[in-house]
Amino acid sequence: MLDLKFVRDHFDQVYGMLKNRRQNLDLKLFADLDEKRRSILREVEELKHRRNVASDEISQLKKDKKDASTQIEAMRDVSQSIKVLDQELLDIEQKCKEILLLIPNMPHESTPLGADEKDNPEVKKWGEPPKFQFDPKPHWEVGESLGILDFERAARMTGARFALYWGQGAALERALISFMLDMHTRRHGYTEVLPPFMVNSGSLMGTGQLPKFQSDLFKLEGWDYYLIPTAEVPVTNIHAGEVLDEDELPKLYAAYTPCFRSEAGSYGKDTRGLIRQHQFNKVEMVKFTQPETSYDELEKLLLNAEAILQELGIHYRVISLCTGDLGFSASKTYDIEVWLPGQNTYREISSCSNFEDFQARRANIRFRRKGQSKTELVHTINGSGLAVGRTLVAVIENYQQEDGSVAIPPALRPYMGNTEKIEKRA
RNA sequence: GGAGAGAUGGCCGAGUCGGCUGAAGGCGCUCGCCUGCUAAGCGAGUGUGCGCUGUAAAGGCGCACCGAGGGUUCGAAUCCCUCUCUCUCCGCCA
Repeated sequence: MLDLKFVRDHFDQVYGMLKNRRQNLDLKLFADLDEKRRSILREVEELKHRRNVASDEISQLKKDKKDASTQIEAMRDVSQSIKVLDQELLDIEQKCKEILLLIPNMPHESTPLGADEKDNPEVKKWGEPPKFQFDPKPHWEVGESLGILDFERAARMTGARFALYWGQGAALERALISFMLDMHTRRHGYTEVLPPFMVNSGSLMGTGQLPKFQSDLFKLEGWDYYLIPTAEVPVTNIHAGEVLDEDELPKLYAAYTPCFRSEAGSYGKDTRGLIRQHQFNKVEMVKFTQPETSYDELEKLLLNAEAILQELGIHYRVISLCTGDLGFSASKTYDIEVWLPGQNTYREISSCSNFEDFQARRANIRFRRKGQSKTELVHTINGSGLAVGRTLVAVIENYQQEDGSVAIPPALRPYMGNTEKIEKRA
Protein backbone atom coordinates (compact mmCIF):
# COMPACT_ATOMS: atom_id res chain seq x y z
CA MET A 1 0.00 0.00 0.00
CA LEU A 2 1.25 3.43 -0.85
CA ASP A 3 1.08 6.22 1.67
CA LEU A 4 -2.16 8.18 1.33
CA LYS A 5 -0.33 11.49 1.45
CA PHE A 6 2.19 10.29 -1.10
CA VAL A 7 -0.62 9.52 -3.53
CA ARG A 8 -2.25 12.88 -2.85
CA ASP A 9 0.98 14.84 -3.31
CA HIS A 10 2.41 12.84 -6.25
CA PHE A 11 -0.74 12.29 -8.20
CA ASP A 12 0.83 12.59 -11.65
CA GLN A 13 3.69 10.32 -10.69
CA VAL A 14 1.32 7.61 -9.46
CA TYR A 15 -0.77 8.03 -12.58
CA GLY A 16 2.33 7.57 -14.74
CA MET A 17 3.35 4.53 -12.73
CA LEU A 18 0.00 2.87 -13.35
CA LYS A 19 0.47 3.46 -17.06
CA ASN A 20 3.96 1.94 -16.99
CA ARG A 21 2.55 -1.07 -15.25
CA ARG A 22 -0.28 -1.21 -17.74
CA GLN A 23 -2.85 -0.85 -14.98
CA ASN A 24 -6.22 0.78 -15.17
CA LEU A 25 -7.45 2.35 -12.00
CA ASP A 26 -9.76 5.29 -11.40
CA LEU A 27 -7.45 7.65 -9.58
CA LYS A 28 -9.73 10.62 -10.18
CA LEU A 29 -12.41 8.97 -8.11
CA PHE A 30 -9.86 8.50 -5.39
CA ALA A 31 -8.90 12.18 -5.46
CA ASP A 32 -12.52 13.25 -5.24
CA LEU A 33 -13.24 10.90 -2.37
CA ASP A 34 -10.16 12.05 -0.53
CA GLU A 35 -11.24 15.67 -0.90
CA LYS A 36 -14.73 14.89 0.31
CA ARG A 37 -13.38 12.87 3.19
CA ARG A 38 -11.34 15.78 4.45
CA SER A 39 -14.18 18.26 4.21
CA ILE A 40 -16.52 16.02 6.22
CA LEU A 41 -13.76 15.29 8.67
CA ARG A 42 -13.29 18.97 9.36
CA GLU A 43 -17.01 19.38 9.92
CA VAL A 44 -17.41 16.44 12.25
CA GLU A 45 -14.28 17.26 14.23
CA GLU A 46 -15.62 20.75 14.81
CA LEU A 47 -18.84 19.25 16.18
CA LYS A 48 -16.95 16.83 18.37
CA HIS A 49 -14.90 19.68 19.72
CA ARG A 50 -18.10 21.49 20.70
CA ARG A 51 -19.37 18.35 22.35
CA ASN A 52 -16.17 17.90 24.33
CA VAL A 53 -16.29 21.49 25.54
CA ALA A 54 -19.93 21.13 26.53
CA SER A 55 -19.17 17.87 28.30
CA ASP A 56 -16.69 19.63 30.51
CA GLU A 57 -19.25 22.31 31.30
CA ILE A 58 -21.89 19.75 32.18
CA SER A 59 -19.45 17.93 34.36
CA GLN A 60 -18.58 21.14 36.17
CA LEU A 61 -22.24 22.15 36.61
CA LYS A 62 -23.08 18.76 38.06
CA LYS A 63 -20.22 19.02 40.48
CA ASP A 64 -21.51 22.42 41.60
CA LYS A 65 -24.98 20.87 41.90
CA LYS A 66 -26.38 23.22 39.26
CA ASP A 67 -28.84 22.44 36.52
CA ALA A 68 -27.33 21.32 33.20
CA SER A 69 -30.42 20.30 31.30
CA THR A 70 -30.14 23.14 28.75
CA GLN A 71 -26.64 22.02 27.75
CA ILE A 72 -27.62 18.38 27.71
CA GLU A 73 -30.59 19.13 25.52
CA ALA A 74 -28.44 21.11 23.10
CA MET A 75 -25.90 18.34 22.85
CA ARG A 76 -28.53 15.81 21.94
CA ASP A 77 -28.86 17.29 18.44
CA VAL A 78 -25.11 17.71 18.07
CA SER A 79 -24.55 14.09 18.95
CA GLN A 80 -27.14 13.05 16.42
CA SER A 81 -25.38 15.05 13.69
CA ILE A 82 -22.07 13.54 14.66
CA LYS A 83 -23.52 10.08 14.33
CA VAL A 84 -24.78 10.77 10.81
CA LEU A 85 -21.54 12.40 9.66
CA ASP A 86 -19.40 9.68 11.21
CA GLN A 87 -21.27 7.05 9.25
CA GLU A 88 -20.85 9.03 6.04
CA LEU A 89 -17.16 9.43 6.76
CA LEU A 90 -16.77 5.73 7.41
CA ASP A 91 -18.29 4.87 4.05
CA ILE A 92 -15.98 7.23 2.21
CA GLU A 93 -12.92 6.05 4.09
CA GLN A 94 -13.86 2.49 3.24
CA LYS A 95 -13.98 3.35 -0.45
CA CYS A 96 -10.68 5.24 -0.27
CA LYS A 97 -9.02 2.31 1.43
CA GLU A 98 -10.38 -0.09 -1.17
CA ILE A 99 -8.81 1.92 -3.96
CA LEU A 100 -5.57 2.43 -2.07
CA LEU A 101 -5.26 -1.33 -1.55
CA LEU A 102 -5.52 -1.83 -5.31
CA ILE A 103 -2.74 0.60 -6.22
CA PRO A 104 0.47 -1.31 -6.95
CA ASN A 105 3.86 -0.35 -5.61
CA MET A 106 6.05 2.31 -7.19
CA PRO A 107 8.84 0.64 -9.17
CA HIS A 108 12.38 1.53 -8.16
CA GLU A 109 14.27 3.82 -10.52
CA SER A 110 16.50 0.92 -11.51
CA THR A 111 13.54 -1.14 -12.68
CA PRO A 112 13.66 -1.05 -16.48
CA LEU A 113 10.75 0.40 -18.42
CA GLY A 114 8.98 -2.14 -20.57
CA ALA A 115 5.67 -3.60 -21.64
CA ASP A 116 5.96 -7.31 -20.89
CA GLU A 117 8.33 -10.20 -20.28
CA LYS A 118 9.98 -9.66 -23.66
CA ASP A 119 11.43 -6.43 -22.30
CA ASN A 120 13.12 -7.98 -19.26
CA PRO A 121 16.87 -7.45 -19.67
CA GLU A 122 19.32 -10.19 -18.76
CA VAL A 123 21.68 -8.96 -16.06
CA LYS A 124 23.95 -11.94 -15.62
CA LYS A 125 24.65 -15.49 -16.65
CA TRP A 126 26.44 -18.29 -14.82
CA GLY A 127 27.93 -21.51 -16.21
CA GLU A 128 27.24 -23.22 -19.48
CA PRO A 129 24.50 -25.50 -20.76
CA PRO A 130 25.69 -29.10 -20.51
CA LYS A 131 26.66 -30.89 -23.73
CA PHE A 132 24.82 -34.11 -24.50
CA GLN A 133 25.80 -36.93 -26.86
CA PHE A 134 22.09 -37.75 -27.12
CA ASP A 135 18.80 -35.94 -27.21
CA PRO A 136 18.09 -34.79 -23.64
CA LYS A 137 14.55 -35.62 -22.55
CA PRO A 138 12.11 -33.56 -20.55
CA HIS A 139 11.98 -34.48 -16.86
CA TRP A 140 8.56 -36.09 -17.00
CA GLU A 141 9.84 -38.67 -19.46
CA VAL A 142 13.00 -39.32 -17.45
CA GLY A 143 11.08 -39.33 -14.16
CA GLU A 144 8.28 -41.59 -15.30
CA SER A 145 10.57 -44.12 -16.88
CA LEU A 146 12.69 -44.18 -13.72
CA GLY A 147 9.52 -44.68 -11.70
CA ILE A 148 10.20 -41.68 -9.47
CA LEU A 149 7.49 -39.35 -10.79
CA ASP A 150 3.87 -40.43 -11.17
CA PHE A 151 1.38 -37.97 -12.57
CA GLU A 152 -1.35 -40.45 -13.42
CA ARG A 153 -1.98 -41.72 -9.94
CA ALA A 154 -1.77 -38.18 -8.53
CA ALA A 155 -4.44 -37.12 -11.00
CA ARG A 156 -6.60 -40.05 -9.93
CA MET A 157 -6.37 -39.38 -6.20
CA THR A 158 -6.60 -35.60 -6.52
CA GLY A 159 -6.66 -34.10 -9.98
CA ALA A 160 -4.61 -32.38 -12.63
CA ARG A 161 -1.50 -30.43 -11.61
CA PHE A 162 -0.52 -32.71 -8.77
CA ALA A 163 2.38 -35.13 -8.61
CA LEU A 164 3.22 -38.27 -6.69
CA TYR A 165 6.93 -38.78 -6.01
CA TRP A 166 8.26 -42.30 -5.51
CA GLY A 167 11.36 -43.63 -3.81
CA GLN A 168 14.54 -41.81 -4.82
CA GLY A 169 12.41 -39.07 -6.37
CA ALA A 170 10.81 -38.31 -3.02
CA ALA A 171 14.22 -38.59 -1.37
CA LEU A 172 15.74 -36.18 -3.88
CA GLU A 173 13.03 -33.60 -3.17
CA ARG A 174 13.66 -33.98 0.56
CA ALA A 175 17.42 -33.78 0.04
CA LEU A 176 17.06 -30.54 -1.89
CA ILE A 177 15.00 -28.99 0.91
CA SER A 178 17.61 -29.88 3.54
CA PHE A 179 20.47 -28.84 1.30
CA MET A 180 18.94 -25.42 0.65
CA LEU A 181 18.01 -24.77 4.27
CA ASP A 182 21.46 -25.79 5.46
CA MET A 183 23.14 -23.44 2.99
CA HIS A 184 21.01 -20.51 4.05
CA THR A 185 21.20 -21.13 7.77
CA ARG A 186 24.83 -22.26 8.06
CA ARG A 187 26.48 -20.17 5.38
CA HIS A 188 24.24 -17.23 4.70
CA GLY A 189 23.14 -16.32 8.22
CA TYR A 190 19.42 -16.96 8.01
CA THR A 191 17.31 -18.22 10.89
CA GLU A 192 15.19 -21.21 9.99
CA VAL A 193 11.47 -20.91 10.67
CA LEU A 194 8.61 -23.31 10.09
CA PRO A 195 5.38 -21.32 9.85
CA PRO A 196 1.75 -22.37 9.55
CA PHE A 197 0.77 -23.49 6.05
CA MET A 198 -2.55 -21.71 6.36
CA VAL A 199 -3.02 -18.01 7.00
CA ASN A 200 -5.96 -15.71 7.58
CA SER A 201 -7.09 -12.97 5.21
CA GLY A 202 -5.38 -10.25 7.25
CA SER A 203 -1.98 -11.77 6.57
CA LEU A 204 -2.72 -12.01 2.86
CA MET A 205 -3.79 -8.37 2.93
CA GLY A 206 -0.48 -7.54 4.56
CA THR A 207 1.70 -9.01 1.86
CA GLY A 208 -0.55 -7.88 -0.99
CA GLN A 209 -2.17 -11.08 -2.28
CA LEU A 210 -5.52 -9.74 -1.14
CA PRO A 211 -7.80 -8.11 -2.03
CA LYS A 212 -6.73 -8.24 -5.66
CA PHE A 213 -5.59 -11.81 -6.18
CA GLN A 214 -8.23 -13.82 -4.35
CA SER A 215 -8.73 -16.10 -7.35
CA ASP A 216 -5.13 -17.33 -7.21
CA LEU A 217 -5.68 -18.76 -3.75
CA PHE A 218 -7.18 -21.87 -2.21
CA LYS A 219 -9.59 -20.97 0.58
CA LEU A 220 -10.87 -23.35 3.22
CA GLU A 221 -14.60 -23.67 3.25
CA GLY A 222 -16.21 -22.21 6.34
CA TRP A 223 -12.99 -20.65 7.61
CA ASP A 224 -11.15 -17.41 7.10
CA TYR A 225 -8.12 -19.58 6.31
CA TYR A 226 -6.24 -19.88 3.06
CA LEU A 227 -3.54 -22.31 1.98
CA ILE A 228 -0.39 -20.26 1.64
CA PRO A 229 0.66 -19.49 -1.94
CA THR A 230 4.23 -18.87 -0.68
CA ALA A 231 6.05 -18.78 2.65
CA GLU A 232 6.43 -15.05 2.07
CA VAL A 233 2.96 -14.60 3.53
CA PRO A 234 3.34 -16.22 6.97
CA VAL A 235 7.01 -15.30 7.33
CA THR A 236 6.60 -11.62 6.47
CA ASN A 237 3.64 -11.50 8.84
CA ILE A 238 5.75 -12.86 11.69
CA HIS A 239 6.40 -9.25 12.65
CA ALA A 240 3.09 -7.75 11.59
CA GLY A 241 2.09 -5.00 14.01
CA GLU A 242 5.44 -5.06 15.77
CA VAL A 243 8.02 -2.38 16.43
CA LEU A 244 11.50 -3.83 16.00
CA ASP A 245 14.72 -2.48 17.48
CA GLU A 246 17.12 -1.09 14.92
CA ASP A 247 19.95 -3.29 16.17
CA GLU A 248 17.98 -6.48 15.45
CA LEU A 249 17.95 -5.47 11.77
CA PRO A 250 18.40 -6.88 9.28
CA LYS A 251 16.38 -9.94 10.25
CA LEU A 252 16.96 -12.90 7.96
CA TYR A 253 14.58 -15.85 7.86
CA ALA A 254 14.57 -18.98 5.75
CA ALA A 255 11.56 -21.26 5.62
CA TYR A 256 10.59 -24.43 3.88
CA THR A 257 6.88 -24.70 3.10
CA PRO A 258 4.66 -26.26 0.52
CA CYS A 259 2.91 -23.64 -1.62
CA PHE A 260 -0.61 -23.86 -2.98
CA ARG A 261 -1.78 -21.97 -6.03
CA SER A 262 -4.99 -22.26 -7.96
CA GLU A 263 -3.23 -21.33 -11.21
CA ALA A 264 -6.48 -19.82 -12.39
CA GLY A 265 -6.08 -18.47 -15.89
CA SER A 266 -3.18 -20.73 -16.77
CA TYR A 267 -5.24 -23.38 -18.54
CA GLY A 268 -3.25 -25.08 -21.23
CA LYS A 269 0.08 -23.70 -20.00
CA ASP A 270 2.75 -26.15 -18.90
CA THR A 271 0.32 -29.01 -18.63
CA ARG A 272 3.04 -31.63 -18.56
CA GLY A 273 5.48 -32.28 -15.78
CA LEU A 274 6.28 -30.52 -12.53
CA ILE A 275 6.63 -26.97 -13.76
CA ARG A 276 3.19 -25.67 -12.88
CA GLN A 277 1.53 -27.46 -9.98
CA HIS A 278 -1.24 -26.64 -7.53
CA GLN A 279 1.10 -27.75 -4.77
CA PHE A 280 4.86 -27.40 -4.75
CA ASN A 281 7.66 -27.09 -2.26
CA LYS A 282 9.74 -24.00 -1.85
CA VAL A 283 12.47 -22.69 0.40
CA GLU A 284 11.93 -18.98 0.88
CA MET A 285 14.22 -16.27 2.21
CA VAL A 286 12.73 -13.19 3.85
CA LYS A 287 14.50 -10.08 5.12
CA PHE A 288 13.44 -7.13 7.23
CA THR A 289 15.83 -4.20 6.77
CA GLN A 290 16.31 -0.50 7.25
CA PRO A 291 15.30 1.53 4.17
CA GLU A 292 18.83 2.64 3.40
CA THR A 293 20.22 -0.89 3.15
CA SER A 294 17.38 -2.68 1.41
CA TYR A 295 18.83 -2.62 -2.09
CA ASP A 296 22.17 -3.96 -0.89
CA GLU A 297 20.31 -6.68 0.97
CA LEU A 298 18.37 -7.54 -2.17
CA GLU A 299 21.64 -8.06 -4.07
CA LYS A 300 22.93 -10.28 -1.27
CA LEU A 301 19.73 -12.28 -1.20
CA LEU A 302 19.98 -12.81 -4.94
CA LEU A 303 23.52 -14.14 -4.48
CA ASN A 304 22.26 -16.45 -1.74
CA ALA A 305 19.72 -17.91 -4.15
CA GLU A 306 22.28 -18.17 -6.96
CA ALA A 307 24.66 -20.01 -4.63
CA ILE A 308 22.30 -22.99 -4.58
CA LEU A 309 22.46 -23.46 -8.33
CA GLN A 310 26.20 -22.84 -8.36
CA GLU A 311 26.74 -25.57 -5.77
CA LEU A 312 24.59 -27.86 -7.86
CA GLY A 313 26.54 -26.86 -10.95
CA ILE A 314 23.55 -25.88 -13.03
CA HIS A 315 23.60 -23.14 -15.63
CA TYR A 316 21.26 -20.17 -15.17
CA ARG A 317 20.72 -16.55 -16.01
CA VAL A 318 19.31 -13.61 -14.06
CA ILE A 319 16.87 -11.13 -15.52
CA SER A 320 15.49 -7.88 -14.15
CA LEU A 321 11.72 -7.60 -14.43
CA CYS A 322 10.57 -4.53 -16.33
CA THR A 323 7.74 -2.25 -15.18
CA GLY A 324 5.15 -4.08 -17.27
CA ASP A 325 6.05 -7.47 -15.81
CA LEU A 326 6.75 -6.44 -12.21
CA GLY A 327 4.57 -7.95 -9.49
CA PHE A 328 1.94 -5.88 -7.72
CA SER A 329 3.78 -5.36 -4.44
CA ALA A 330 7.36 -5.18 -5.70
CA SER A 331 9.57 -2.18 -6.44
CA LYS A 332 12.25 -4.29 -8.02
CA THR A 333 12.50 -7.95 -8.91
CA TYR A 334 15.21 -10.24 -10.21
CA ASP A 335 14.20 -13.60 -11.61
CA ILE A 336 16.66 -16.45 -11.73
CA GLU A 337 15.99 -18.62 -14.74
CA VAL A 338 17.48 -22.07 -14.77
CA TRP A 339 18.50 -23.91 -17.91
CA LEU A 340 16.32 -26.92 -18.74
CA PRO A 341 17.96 -28.87 -21.58
CA GLY A 342 15.07 -31.33 -21.87
CA GLN A 343 12.84 -28.46 -22.89
CA ASN A 344 15.59 -26.37 -24.45
CA THR A 345 14.62 -23.30 -22.46
CA TYR A 346 15.19 -21.20 -19.35
CA ARG A 347 12.55 -21.41 -16.61
CA GLU A 348 12.02 -19.20 -13.59
CA ILE A 349 13.28 -20.91 -10.47
CA SER A 350 13.50 -17.94 -8.13
CA SER A 351 12.05 -14.48 -7.84
CA CYS A 352 13.85 -12.02 -5.58
CA SER A 353 12.13 -8.75 -4.77
CA ASN A 354 12.40 -5.62 -2.74
CA PHE A 355 8.99 -4.41 -1.61
CA GLU A 356 10.40 -1.34 0.13
CA ASP A 357 7.77 -0.22 2.66
CA PHE A 358 4.76 -1.39 0.64
CA GLN A 359 4.14 -4.57 2.62
CA ALA A 360 5.40 -3.02 5.84
CA ARG A 361 2.73 -0.32 5.61
CA ARG A 362 0.00 -2.86 4.98
CA ALA A 363 1.19 -5.24 7.68
CA ASN A 364 2.30 -2.41 10.00
CA ILE A 365 5.89 -3.56 10.53
CA ARG A 366 8.02 -0.80 12.00
CA PHE A 367 11.36 -0.25 13.67
CA ARG A 368 12.79 2.33 16.00
CA ARG A 369 16.20 3.87 15.49
CA LYS A 370 18.50 4.05 18.47
CA GLY A 371 17.76 7.14 20.51
CA GLN A 372 14.66 8.04 18.50
CA SER A 373 11.11 7.85 19.70
CA LYS A 374 9.66 7.94 16.22
CA THR A 375 9.09 4.68 14.42
CA GLU A 376 9.68 4.04 10.73
CA LEU A 377 8.47 1.35 8.40
CA VAL A 378 10.95 -1.39 7.61
CA HIS A 379 11.66 -2.58 4.11
CA THR A 380 10.80 -6.18 3.28
CA ILE A 381 12.66 -8.34 0.80
CA ASN A 382 12.11 -11.90 -0.17
CA GLY A 383 13.14 -14.48 -2.71
CA SER A 384 12.91 -18.14 -3.45
CA GLY A 385 15.96 -20.04 -2.45
CA LEU A 386 14.79 -22.01 -4.42
CA ALA A 387 11.59 -23.48 -5.81
CA VAL A 388 12.28 -27.09 -4.87
CA GLY A 389 10.17 -28.90 -7.48
CA ARG A 390 11.68 -26.89 -10.29
CA THR A 391 15.16 -27.49 -8.88
CA LEU A 392 14.44 -31.21 -8.98
CA VAL A 393 13.38 -30.73 -12.59
CA ALA A 394 16.66 -28.93 -13.30
CA VAL A 395 18.70 -31.68 -11.63
CA ILE A 396 16.91 -34.39 -13.58
CA GLU A 397 17.19 -32.65 -16.93
CA ASN A 398 20.77 -31.42 -16.53
CA TYR A 399 22.16 -34.59 -14.97
CA GLN A 400 20.33 -37.17 -17.07
CA GLN A 401 22.49 -39.88 -18.64
CA GLU A 402 22.14 -41.64 -21.92
CA ASP A 403 21.03 -44.84 -20.17
CA GLY A 404 18.08 -42.99 -18.59
CA SER A 405 19.61 -42.68 -15.12
CA VAL A 406 20.18 -39.40 -13.33
CA ALA A 407 23.49 -38.54 -11.68
CA ILE A 408 23.28 -36.85 -8.26
CA PRO A 409 25.29 -33.61 -8.06
CA PRO A 410 28.12 -34.08 -5.54
CA ALA A 411 26.74 -31.39 -3.22
CA LEU A 412 23.54 -33.40 -2.76
CA ARG A 413 25.06 -36.81 -2.20
CA PRO A 414 25.52 -36.39 1.57
CA TYR A 415 21.78 -35.73 1.73
CA MET A 416 21.00 -38.89 -0.26
CA GLY A 417 22.99 -41.44 1.69
CA ASN A 418 25.87 -40.87 -0.72
CA THR A 419 23.86 -42.17 -3.65
CA GLU A 420 25.63 -41.22 -6.88
CA LYS A 421 22.83 -41.83 -9.28
CA ILE A 422 19.19 -42.71 -9.57
CA GLU A 423 18.56 -45.79 -11.64
CA LYS A 424 15.46 -47.61 -12.68
CA ARG A 425 14.16 -49.83 -9.92
CA ALA A 426 14.71 -53.50 -10.64
C1' G B 1 -16.33 -29.57 23.04
C1' G B 2 -17.47 -27.79 28.62
C1' A B 3 -16.27 -24.22 32.92
C1' G B 4 -13.71 -19.96 34.54
C1' A B 5 -10.10 -15.64 34.23
C1' G B 6 -8.05 -11.97 31.31
C1' A B 7 -6.65 -8.36 26.94
C1' U B 8 -4.42 -0.74 28.87
C1' G B 9 1.50 2.98 25.93
C1' G B 10 8.40 -0.09 23.53
C1' C B 11 7.72 -3.49 28.11
C1' C B 12 5.48 -4.35 33.14
C1' G B 13 1.37 -2.51 35.68
C1' A B 14 -2.75 1.01 38.27
C1' G B 15 -7.44 2.87 36.99
C1' U B 16 -12.47 4.54 42.61
C1' C B 17 -19.89 5.19 42.20
C1' G B 18 -19.32 6.49 33.87
C1' G B 19 -17.31 13.26 33.81
C1' C B 20 -9.58 17.66 33.45
C1' U B 21 -6.75 9.90 32.39
C1' G B 22 -3.20 10.18 26.61
C1' A B 23 -3.96 7.72 30.75
C1' A B 24 -0.72 6.95 38.01
C1' G B 25 3.67 4.06 39.23
C1' G B 26 7.82 1.24 37.50
C1' C B 27 11.23 -0.55 33.64
C1' G B 28 13.53 0.71 29.22
C1' C B 29 15.28 4.61 26.14
C1' U B 30 17.19 9.92 25.10
C1' C B 31 19.48 14.44 26.75
C1' G B 32 21.93 17.12 30.78
C1' C B 33 24.63 17.03 35.59
C1' C B 34 27.99 14.15 38.50
C1' U B 35 32.32 10.74 37.50
C1' G B 36 39.68 9.07 35.82
C1' C B 37 36.52 4.54 33.52
C1' U B 38 32.27 1.54 34.77
C1' A B 39 28.29 1.16 38.08
C1' A B 40 25.19 3.99 41.10
C1' G B 41 22.88 8.79 41.86
C1' C B 42 20.29 13.54 40.49
C1' G B 43 17.31 16.56 36.88
C1' A B 44 14.43 16.89 32.34
C1' G B 45 12.14 14.41 28.37
C1' U B 46 9.92 10.07 26.03
C1' G B 47 2.88 6.89 22.00
C1' U B 48 0.44 6.58 17.25
C1' G B 49 -2.81 8.03 13.29
C1' C B 50 -5.53 11.80 10.94
C1' G B 51 -7.12 17.01 9.96
C1' C B 52 -6.12 22.34 10.05
C1' U B 53 -2.22 25.82 10.42
C1' G B 54 2.79 26.35 9.72
C1' U B 55 8.63 26.43 10.04
C1' A B 56 15.02 26.95 7.60
C1' A B 57 14.45 22.92 11.11
C1' A B 58 10.45 23.07 14.41
C1' G B 59 6.05 24.10 16.41
C1' G B 60 0.83 25.26 17.46
C1' C B 61 -4.45 23.91 17.54
C1' G B 62 -8.12 20.11 16.98
C1' C B 63 -10.11 14.93 16.53
C1' A B 64 -9.53 9.80 17.38
C1' C B 65 -7.26 5.58 19.66
C1' C B 66 -7.05 1.53 26.56
C1' G B 67 -7.97 -6.50 21.89
C1' A B 68 -11.95 -5.79 17.43
C1' G B 69 -16.89 -4.31 16.23
C1' G B 70 -21.59 -2.55 17.85
C1' G B 71 -25.03 -0.47 21.75
C1' U B 72 -26.67 2.74 26.06
C1' U B 73 -25.57 8.09 27.39
C1' C B 74 -25.09 15.05 26.88
C1' G B 75 -20.46 12.24 28.00
C1' A B 76 -17.51 5.33 28.05
C1' A B 77 -10.78 2.49 29.32
C1' U B 78 -14.90 2.32 32.92
C1' C B 79 -21.98 -0.14 31.84
C1' C B 80 -24.36 -3.78 28.00
C1' C B 81 -24.00 -7.15 23.55
C1' U B 82 -21.18 -9.87 19.74
C1' C B 83 -16.54 -11.59 18.04
C1' U B 84 -11.19 -12.67 18.28
C1' C B 85 -7.07 -14.03 21.00
C1' U B 86 -4.38 -15.52 25.61
C1' C B 87 -4.25 -18.20 30.27
C1' U B 88 -6.19 -22.06 33.97
C1' C B 89 -9.14 -26.50 34.83
C1' C B 90 -12.01 -30.70 32.57
C1' G B 91 -12.80 -33.73 28.14
C1' C B 92 -10.60 -35.50 23.58
C1' C B 93 -6.26 -36.40 20.81
C1' A B 94 -0.88 -37.13 17.40
